Amino acid sequence: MARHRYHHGQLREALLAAAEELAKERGAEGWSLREVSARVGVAPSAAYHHFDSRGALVSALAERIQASAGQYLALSVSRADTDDPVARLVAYARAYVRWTVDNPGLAALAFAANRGSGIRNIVTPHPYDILVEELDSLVTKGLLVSDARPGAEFAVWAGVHGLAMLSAEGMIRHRNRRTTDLEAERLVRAILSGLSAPTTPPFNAASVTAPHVERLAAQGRAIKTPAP
Amino acid sequence: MARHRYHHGQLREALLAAAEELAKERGAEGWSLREVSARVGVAPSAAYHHFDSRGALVSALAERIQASAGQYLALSVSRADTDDPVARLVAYARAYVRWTVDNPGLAALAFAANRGSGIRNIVTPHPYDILVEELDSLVTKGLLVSDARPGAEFAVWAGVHGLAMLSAEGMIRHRNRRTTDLEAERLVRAILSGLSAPTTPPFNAASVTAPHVERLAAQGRAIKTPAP
DNA sequence: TGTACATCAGTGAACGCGCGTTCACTGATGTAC
DNA sequence: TGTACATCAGTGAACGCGCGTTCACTGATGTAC
Repeated sequence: MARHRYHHGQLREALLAAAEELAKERGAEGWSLREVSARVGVAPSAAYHHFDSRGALVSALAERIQASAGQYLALSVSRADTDDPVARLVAYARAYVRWTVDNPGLAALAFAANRGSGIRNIVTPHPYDILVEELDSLVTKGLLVSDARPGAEFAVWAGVHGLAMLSAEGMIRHRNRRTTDLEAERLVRAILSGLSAPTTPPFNAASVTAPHVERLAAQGRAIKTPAP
Repeated sequence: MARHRYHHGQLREALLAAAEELAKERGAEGWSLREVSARVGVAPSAAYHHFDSRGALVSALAERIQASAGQYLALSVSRADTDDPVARLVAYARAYVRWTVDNPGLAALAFAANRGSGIRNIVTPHPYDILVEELDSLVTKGLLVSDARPGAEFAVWAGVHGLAMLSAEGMIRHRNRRTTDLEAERLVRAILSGLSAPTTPPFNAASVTAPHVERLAAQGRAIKTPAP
């Protein structure tokens, strides 16, 4: 048994996994570093060989959660039918809402961690980047008029994120997972077609930005350029 | 000076006000009952003549915040031009996003309190109820086809809530308050017209509900009936 | 109007607790020769 | 292959702290007569 060996060997990973469990059970707050180490079967002080402080552990956990959520999103989209590009966005919306509803505690932690600049590295794939890519390809394939493209990512992201949060917190209740999916689809399709409607005012470019893109750029890492 | 009198007289109210200040500064967590009473200038134990526990104070605070947010929303809508009913929904969206961006800490607390059933009484006016009312009047005035009405409140709420949260957390950044307003307007108009689009699947009635409506009914309080 | 007294809403000391963090330590591992 | 030793990754006791909550108390208020 790994926990009986004096040298654990994978303690950093084990601590993060235990912390993730606790965050899943209790949300962003309400658990301690001592509980995390107890769950791993290790002295609380051992954690300090791997993290500077409890805050550093939380930040690392937030990165870990964001990365796994991003991977789940990317995987869900990649599995969608490529013959119908709108279906890929629908898959995105479904996966986003499902993941949030299934992991409200993790979502709360990852979301809260965005606030204080606790997160050092922008995690890829970022939900925003996936969205940008799919919307671009929608224009390329003639399924979204290019006039409606600018700023579309913000509208879709807002809708999907809002549905996810309200559902996860129980402020919107769904009969079952299938109806959750349908609601996500209805919303994303409504927004997509609404963006091209004549009554929808044009997007004011440069008035709205996603800071994580700038931070990515500042780190000199790969940037997905939104359509001009 | 009120704080020097042995009998404060308005301590319950003063504690809630101080707690609201702290929540504004630090968010849902990260402040204590002892800090609240210290800010009021009173012994920590005094709070127990007015609240059963710290949790009870937090619940009362959440109700207070929800009520004031609801009043702000209702006021903003009532000030809008009644000749253009869509303008009332735009005013709703703007106010929702502005309030959340201006009060991210309070929003977090009120939102989190929804989770654990800490809140006893449903506070009126509830953001959902205002939305239902305005959407109904949109149909009445012929500005929304009645086929698109069912479930419209969930789509609009999701969009507005998502924009509000992403903006408040800094995941979407706006150049200034004016561009925030414009973005809220663009989103709500897009959703409204998108709901009537032929590519938008129909709402599956009874598959999605707002639990607060049921709780209101269970309490035998006034219910706003959504359009059938 | 004045006094006796019950009730209310404060005080302040004390409690036990779990927290994050530190420190001197030690057992296990891996490398040099 | 075997031994000496530096380094690494644990231990466990201890720290000071602020927390929520309790309790016996007391000063102020308001009511009865």
